[in-house]
Amino acid sequence: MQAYSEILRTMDIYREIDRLNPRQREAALHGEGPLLVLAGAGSGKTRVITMRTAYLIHTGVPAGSVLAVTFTNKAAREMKGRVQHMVKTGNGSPVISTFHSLCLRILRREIEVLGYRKDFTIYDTSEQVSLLRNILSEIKFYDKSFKAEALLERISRTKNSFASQNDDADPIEEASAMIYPKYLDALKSMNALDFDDLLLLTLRLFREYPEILRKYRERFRYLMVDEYQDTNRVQYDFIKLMAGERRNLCVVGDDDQSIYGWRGADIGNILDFEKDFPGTVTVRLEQNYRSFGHILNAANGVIRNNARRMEKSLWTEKGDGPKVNIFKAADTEDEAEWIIDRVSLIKDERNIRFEDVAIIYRANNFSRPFEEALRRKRIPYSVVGGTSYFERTEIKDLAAYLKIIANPSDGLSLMRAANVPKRGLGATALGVIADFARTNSIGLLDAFGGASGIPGIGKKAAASAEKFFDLIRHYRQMFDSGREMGKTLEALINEINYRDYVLGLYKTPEAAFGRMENIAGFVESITHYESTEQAPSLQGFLETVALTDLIEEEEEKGGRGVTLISFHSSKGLEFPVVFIAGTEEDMLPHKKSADTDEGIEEERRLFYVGITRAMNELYITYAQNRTKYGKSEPSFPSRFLEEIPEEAARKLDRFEEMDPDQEKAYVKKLYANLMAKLGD
DNA sequence: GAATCACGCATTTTT
DNA sequence: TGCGTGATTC
Repeated sequence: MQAYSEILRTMDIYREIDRLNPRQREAALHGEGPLLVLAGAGSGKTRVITMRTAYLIHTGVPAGSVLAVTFTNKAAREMKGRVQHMVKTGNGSPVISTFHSLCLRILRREIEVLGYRKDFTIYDTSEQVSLLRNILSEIKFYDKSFKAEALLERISRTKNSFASQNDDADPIEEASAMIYPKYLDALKSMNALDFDDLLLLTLRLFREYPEILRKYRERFRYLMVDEYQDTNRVQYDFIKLMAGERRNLCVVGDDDQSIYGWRGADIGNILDFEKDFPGTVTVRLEQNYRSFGHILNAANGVIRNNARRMEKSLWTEKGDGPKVNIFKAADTEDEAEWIIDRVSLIKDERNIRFEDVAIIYRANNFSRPFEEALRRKRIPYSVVGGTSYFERTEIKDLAAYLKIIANPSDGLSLMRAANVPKRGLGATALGVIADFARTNSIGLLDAFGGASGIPGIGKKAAASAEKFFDLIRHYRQMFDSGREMGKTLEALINEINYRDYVLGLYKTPEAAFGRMENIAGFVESITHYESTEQAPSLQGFLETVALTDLIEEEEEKGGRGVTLISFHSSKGLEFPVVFIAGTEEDMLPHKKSADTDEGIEEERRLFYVGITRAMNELYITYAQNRTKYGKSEPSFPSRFLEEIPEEAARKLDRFEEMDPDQEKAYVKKLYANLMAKLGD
């Protein structure tokens, strides 16, 4: 029985390999040594990585010695799903993981040699910001021209690129040089790591402890890295170390889609790969399975103008298809209305769903005119992106409790939890406790425990602090011993009257409804976690919270209607019909990126990414006047528009180039819309 | 501690 | 223009 299914799988593999195109096959069958797969947009790269993994294992490589690293959970999930189909599980399975969770796993095992405890906490961006704010106010850094976010960006860049701290006399630079060490100390003392630390400390571990590095090199003999063009300096060093002498390293990526330079991604990593790893086999995946020819010609024509890139050119067997449509709108509203009219027109004519349509723009605040127009026409839509989701106060509050329970050194979470709900511990009392803890070098939580012995603290506050200490200690035991984390969390929520507290924050119970849902959702997610994990732990749950977006799944399911999305967020997605809006100078290229050639080239890549999202139809629009900050100003077509080959595009006017039937339908539609508007 | 106001700022965001 | 922040006020 088992043998039979194995034969089937074997056949599956060969059948699948047979279905690859020659380039894909070359990549999938590559054995030892460095391999660079330059995977153009829509060229089936995930298929290739999956096939290569399956094939390696098929040829006798132990599954567990294959490591594939991605940037996003989504990519890892997808790859896992596909590999599971191809590979017999049981003899271990390949490790497919994001950079961050891989490093986290390593650090959980090894971090003690670096002077951290294993129960370290992970701070997300908002916690990093709070920490920085605390530091700023502590050292009485009253220059309000320094925003914590700006500092954080600088600090993160320093961490990720090993940039030296004070090259120039830029004021942010100076502030950063001053605050950076304090920030590092604070993290360390709280036994906490930020996102960057996960990678950085793993790298340090490998550098300083060769025997640990050796262990992981032995463990992972075949490495694959997805989206290699997005790696930063730290990730590059990490990969290089892991690959070691063996150099069984396969990197997959597309330099033309490198759009995260501003976050530290170094396009040089992929451009110099062949130099860094002599003997590299380079495979170009240029056949595109997504778009029609004219769309690809437009994309090729644009990206050709970049100097720093690996030569390649997308092609298809699908035929030319319709030309790329370029439309000049009068102003911001006109653009939005024209696009939305077009959406309903196309929907009726082509029998497509709203889900098949995306509107892509440079900056998130561009979604607004489209949202308004869509609402007017009662067309369903969903906006992708924006960072606001992460900031759900209720989840942060409850997570702070869990964090201080899991890691008693986590002073930041302690301070947050101590105040929510209010329990008579104001800024003064907390300050006194914190000072006391610091001067006597005892833990902050312990200082809470002995609050009544602290000079200068009120009786009530002291009692409250000690009660809080007991609460944390109690739940630490509960979470430690008990299996039932969901119930324990529920008990905690009840004990601190958290729901009442949140209810009290809003005028009406209706207004608080969403908040209640968040709380319920959080409890549900911990329950779900403990029921799916083999060895659930509070720490493990907190990792999930930190490293994966809890909302991800509902969002994917809930995302209905027309998609409104930024260029950046659109990478990796595809839509039958794509509108690219606001193709104007100062927006694309954005004026803040237009000073340098590097900046311009990254903007051009953005445009390229946008164009290559389209499968069947692509519309590119620009407006002659754009409303910015309430004022309408003349706007000019983007320089990138001229780079689209003339044969691949056509200029579209409202009625021109439509056949009479279409025009009739269009007018009918306009009429219907007018009626709908009157009906409002 | 809550409500109010004035001010400044406004690109992109995988973990 | 419109939002979030920080200061001011009761």
